[in-house]
Amino acid sequence: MSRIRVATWNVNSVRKRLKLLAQFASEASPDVICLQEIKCRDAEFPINDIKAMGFEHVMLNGQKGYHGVAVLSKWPLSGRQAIDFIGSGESRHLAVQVKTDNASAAPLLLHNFYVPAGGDEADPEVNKKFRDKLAYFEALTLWGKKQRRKKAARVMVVGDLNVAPLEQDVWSHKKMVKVVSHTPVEVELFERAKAAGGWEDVMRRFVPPEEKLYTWWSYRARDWQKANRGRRLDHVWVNAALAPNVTAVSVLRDMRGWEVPSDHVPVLIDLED
DNA sequence: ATGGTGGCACCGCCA
Repeated sequence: MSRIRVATWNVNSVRKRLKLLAQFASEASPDVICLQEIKCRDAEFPINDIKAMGFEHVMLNGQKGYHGVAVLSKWPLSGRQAIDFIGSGESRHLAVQVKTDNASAAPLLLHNFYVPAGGDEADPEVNKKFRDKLAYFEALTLWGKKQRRKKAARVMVVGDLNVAPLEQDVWSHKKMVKVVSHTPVEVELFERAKAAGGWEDVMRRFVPPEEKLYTWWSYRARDWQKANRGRRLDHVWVNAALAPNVTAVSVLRDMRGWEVPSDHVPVLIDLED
């Protein structure tokens, strides 16, 4: 039995964030980091810098300039899988199995997602990006139904899902209800996908839904902290087999104020393995 | 009511 700490973070260019990543790794000591928006091809990934931070095991699903996801780990990784859920050709998913030192524990599977942001116009008729986003959640619903049958494995879904589902996941429900990320149609599909997989929204086990909780603050504010117009776009879902192992979840809000920040901050998940 | 910033592309696209 040992403790394992998993992190999920939309890094908004891994190459621009190397110093911040090193500082984060040193201060929070995650064993596994799921990154989104690495914004580079696999061949451009700064693998040596990452290894120097203590992450010997790296799996990538990169893409030139946009999107791209990666998993960095101190434990060996296997079972790499990268699904193109809507056939867009974009790198938005990467699944791995983490081989910890507890040989008798059920397999630990991580699914790292970067869901399409959806553009500005919340109308699938005129906005293809929004249409793609809705299609992505439809695909996650079908996929979730199959995942639900895998009762033997401990499964975690993490990443930037680009939806703030609850009223307290946005700074103003009233002002945000027509803004992409918090519209009823997105929230409905998000909740349907979550229910289909039988996933628990484990962030909200530790911070009740009545309390504000954000993981993202726009770059476009004069003072992000003062305005505090955040959204909870990053999520951690666990299946029933993994749920009892989760001992803590926390959002590293302070990192939004570090030098050269991402607009997202990491979420940490502590597990008893 | 509008535009505000940031990253990568390569001088527009995406968030």
